Amino acid sequence: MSTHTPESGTIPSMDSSNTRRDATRRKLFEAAVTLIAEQGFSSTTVDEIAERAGVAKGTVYYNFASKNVLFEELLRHGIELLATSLQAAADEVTDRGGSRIDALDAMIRAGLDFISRYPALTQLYVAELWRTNRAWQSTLMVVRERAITVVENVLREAVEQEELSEEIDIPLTASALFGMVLVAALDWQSYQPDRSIDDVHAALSRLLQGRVSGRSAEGP
Amino acid sequence: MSTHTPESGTIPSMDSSNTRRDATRRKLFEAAVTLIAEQGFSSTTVDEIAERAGVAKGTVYYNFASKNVLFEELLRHGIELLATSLQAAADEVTDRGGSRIDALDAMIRAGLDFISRYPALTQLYVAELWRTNRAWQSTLMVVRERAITVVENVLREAVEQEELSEEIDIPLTASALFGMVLVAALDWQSYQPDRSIDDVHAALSRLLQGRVSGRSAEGP
DNA sequence: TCCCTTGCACTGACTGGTCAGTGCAAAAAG
DNA sequence: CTTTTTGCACTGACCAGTCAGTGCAAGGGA
Repeated sequence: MSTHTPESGTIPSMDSSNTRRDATRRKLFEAAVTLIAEQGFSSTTVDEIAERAGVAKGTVYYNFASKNVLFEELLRHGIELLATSLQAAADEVTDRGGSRIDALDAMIRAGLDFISRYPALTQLYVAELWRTNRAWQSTLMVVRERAITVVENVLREAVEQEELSEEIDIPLTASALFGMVLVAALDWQSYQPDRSIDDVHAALSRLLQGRVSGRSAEGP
Repeated sequence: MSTHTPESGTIPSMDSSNTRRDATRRKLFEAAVTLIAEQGFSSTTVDEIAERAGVAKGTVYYNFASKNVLFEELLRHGIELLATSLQAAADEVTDRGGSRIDALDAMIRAGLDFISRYPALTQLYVAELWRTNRAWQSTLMVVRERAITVVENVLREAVEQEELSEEIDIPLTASALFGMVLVAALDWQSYQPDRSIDDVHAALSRLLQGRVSGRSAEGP
């Protein structure tokens, strides 16, 4: 059991000392993440963010140096959460002797959990992650690295344990897995929100485990 | 052999009567697609687009009713190209008696080709496709539908031909495949642009065909 | 041959509005 | 008393969209 509390379900708490200031910052994060996910960074105004957070505009600038800085901190904060959650899922499986393949499967589940819990945050990453020439480009590089590395590590261990062929291309496979879960989950949220997470997870597992092509399940 | 000419390699020609006006519109598309991919829609100004296209601002409004309309036409134009190219790849394989699995593989290749030829266009779709509350939402729904349907059809035929398990979830698998190719390709372009397309294609094929997990090649 | 007209495509200065960020005095909170 | 928040007026840069006017090629009349 981890120590983090889910709070309101929109954006999680920080390392969370309980000062008044932190509460304000959290409210601002919550407001910003949904607005920016919907409208994009540039068409979201600071006045809107302040209003949705129930705070005066001056307060935004008392807490963050600029709109850009607010956004960067949001990005960093969010990715830390995802990486931690993926890592925890993988560790939990391997610690009790599960295979690396099982760990991968657990990470897929953790990814789906994350996306369904913080859809706005996810949309926001997708929208920004492959852009170039933006102020927070370098922040995003770090952020991406942090998440992908977790997946790559498990893949690498799996190859070492001979659970996976040593022919696989680790970085590329990690990206592909990431994309598979990401896009499937976003489509799920946008177009079939009624389906259960187990359902979606099962479909992705099947695809990954190669039970899709070849009808191999019918063999003896 | 199709009749379309690749033009400059940034954005393809339309059905293209060769009037002066069409040439201008094409220049504007080219300029807009790269700028918007880099900076996003809202932070790209009409002045920038005009300048990069080498025309006056008024010309933009002579050719398009508004900045929004310019963008919508860009989206529609681009997706038509992708859908056509995927369909052509699939047809080409099945017409000469290849399996549906081979057709899927050909579509992956076509997807990679497309993304490497029009990276800016691709970035732009990714950034906008899962946003809500935007002016061109309905356009995007249509656009998405158009591309995903092509993949779903091949999957459905594959199930009918008993090349794929009837247990698979067709819409979700289509999304997942789409995402796999998309994210892998974007990462390839952004972070390892030197790798050959064959290399990337091979890695994705391996993942899809289930040759990744289980080391099945070693079995007795 | 020259001049005038017509209409299409394009031009770029200008307008009206928007928005990030500031400054400050006074009120809450702790 | 210090830290944080409020409310609000203000500035200056920036930007979508407008519009009166230019350039130019084709036609037609004399």
